[in-house]
Amino acid sequence: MVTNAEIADMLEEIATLLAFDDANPFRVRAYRNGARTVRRYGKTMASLVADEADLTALPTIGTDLAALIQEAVNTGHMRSLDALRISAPIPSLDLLEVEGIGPKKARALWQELGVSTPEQLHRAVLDHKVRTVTGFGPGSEVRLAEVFAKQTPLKSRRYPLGTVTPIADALRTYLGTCPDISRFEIAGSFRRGRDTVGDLDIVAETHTPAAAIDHLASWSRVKRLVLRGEAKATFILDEGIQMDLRATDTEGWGAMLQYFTGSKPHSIALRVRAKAKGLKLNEYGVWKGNQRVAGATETEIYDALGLVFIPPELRENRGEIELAAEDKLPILVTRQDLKGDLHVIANSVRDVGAMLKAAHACGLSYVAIGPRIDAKTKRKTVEDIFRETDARCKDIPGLRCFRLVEVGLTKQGDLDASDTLLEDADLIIGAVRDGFDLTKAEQTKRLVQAVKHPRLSILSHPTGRSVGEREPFDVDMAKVAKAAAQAGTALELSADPARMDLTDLHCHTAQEAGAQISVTAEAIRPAEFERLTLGIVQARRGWLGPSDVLNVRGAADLAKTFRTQKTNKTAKEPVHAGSA
DNA sequence: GCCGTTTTCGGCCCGACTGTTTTCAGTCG
Ligand SMILES: Nc1nc2c(ncn2[C@H]2C[C@H](O)[C@@H](COP(=O)(O)OP(=O)(O)OP(=O)(O)O)O2)c(=O)[nH]1
Ligand SMILES: [Mg+2]
Ligand SMILES: [Mg+2]
Repeated sequence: MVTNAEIADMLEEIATLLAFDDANPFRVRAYRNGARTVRRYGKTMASLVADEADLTALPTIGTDLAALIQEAVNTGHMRSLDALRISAPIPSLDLLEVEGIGPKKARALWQELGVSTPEQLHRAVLDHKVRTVTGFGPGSEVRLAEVFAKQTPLKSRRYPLGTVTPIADALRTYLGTCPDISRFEIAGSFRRGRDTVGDLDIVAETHTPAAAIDHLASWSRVKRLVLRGEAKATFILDEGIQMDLRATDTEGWGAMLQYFTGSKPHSIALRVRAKAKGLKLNEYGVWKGNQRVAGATETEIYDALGLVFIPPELRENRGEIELAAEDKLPILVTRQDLKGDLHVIANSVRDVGAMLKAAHACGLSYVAIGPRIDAKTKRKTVEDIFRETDARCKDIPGLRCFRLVEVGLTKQGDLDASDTLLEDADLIIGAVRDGFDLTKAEQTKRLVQAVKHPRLSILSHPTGRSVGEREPFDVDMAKVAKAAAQAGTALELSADPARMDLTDLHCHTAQEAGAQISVTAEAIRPAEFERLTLGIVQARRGWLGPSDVLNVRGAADLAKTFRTQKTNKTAKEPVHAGSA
């Protein structure tokens, strides 16, 4: 079955190949926009086609793209893409991944040097052959030599938030020491809360842009200065991550922050809207003629366009602008709304005390804490952890503790543990730990079965994601979420930066199906409660409000839910545990 | 190729930096 990502890749490739033919650039963009829509759509194109849904109802999809999507779903490929590949002026698109190489230069390199891969280009640079090629010269050859010598990342390279956050923290500390910079913000996809980022985009307020750029250039972690001008600079950090800087004055701070936060489609939509109002929006402000009518704050910018402030997490041009015009944006959940964390790991009695203290110190008023269990786990281990939990919890006034066990799932969707280990738990979390390669139908059946289990309170890692290693597997999330909503089982969003599932998109799907989401740090060490904020940001990207999140509710309320599941449901339905 | 708070045709966001350019194309944010 062809996935949305695969269809998006095909449309993207058509766009790239059309760009070589000097096609109408707006036509190229139409394919890119279509690719983006398909990639970030909550339902699969395959399911839409199966339901005979009207694909042209999707934004940026018209009759042509709809036909291509349909063809891809039905046949697995697009004939017009195959044709474009055959007639393509270059044999490979790999060169386009090199910084500074676009369609024109890639074509010239192939036609005049027979170079079509980054490795061949590197060789040609070392042999000083590139300077003779049309559009190149001695200067650009030196630049390319630098690109290869300093191992500049490929353009499509992205980094998990977990690897970027420590760098961002160090950067904030460093920028804080700069006398020339009075205010700064990390913008771009980082500020929008994406779980992977392509680079770090910095807005810095300064009277002296050159001094600010100098200061950043002399940061110990800067490996290479890619470019610098009067208004901006680009650097490569030691880790290979790119960092873009835009300097601004106080009057234009809000406009620059809006521009650099994006997203690009969001900004383009704002600019179109400005135009329709007889205004112009750029990174310096909102303009009426040559008069600046807004610029100092983002709120001012949005207001000038007839919009209420839009939280960065929503700025993806997915309907937020239309809602902002009506002042009908959803109220999003915040970190302060969270009253507890329902998935705290303690695999031995030693861990319990410190974890409870840390949770309490983070302002949480309850936790569910306990071990991850499997076939080897002894009953005594679980009992000891529960006893320790009860004892330690009494010492912390204002903290309530639920006894938790996390169990794996069988491929059929039963709990993969013996009943005796589960007996004393207040709540049971079922975690998808394996079976990642099941077909979509099998996986959907498995998870629907799991959420219906009378003793299961939360389904953890519902898409098996491992950031940078394993993409979320294909599953009919709408169906799983609907079953979860009916059964009163929550789906989990783990803020472990290595996991980050549910994704923002799946959160939205789950919300629409009426399911509750449990946002957890999935902490196994005391310091890890801090990452709850990452989970909240992702939940906000999924448009979740306080009422969508399970652990916004109070402990007493939840205790009832858990107990109900334990008594009533087990009384009515057989327990499926231990049938692996 | 897509689309409509003037539009079903004629637009489509706007600007910075670099190198080779002899007036601006290419690439990128
Ligand atoms: N108006 C406008 N703004 C752009 C354009 N390209 C980029 N930007 C703005 C919006 C982006 O969010 C911001 C930073 O650019 P990036 O390429 O770093 O993108 P972003 O951070 O959104 O995603 P990333 O994770 O870095 O790939 O600059 C453009 O073509 N037009
Ligand atoms: Mg970025
Ligand atoms: Mg950037």
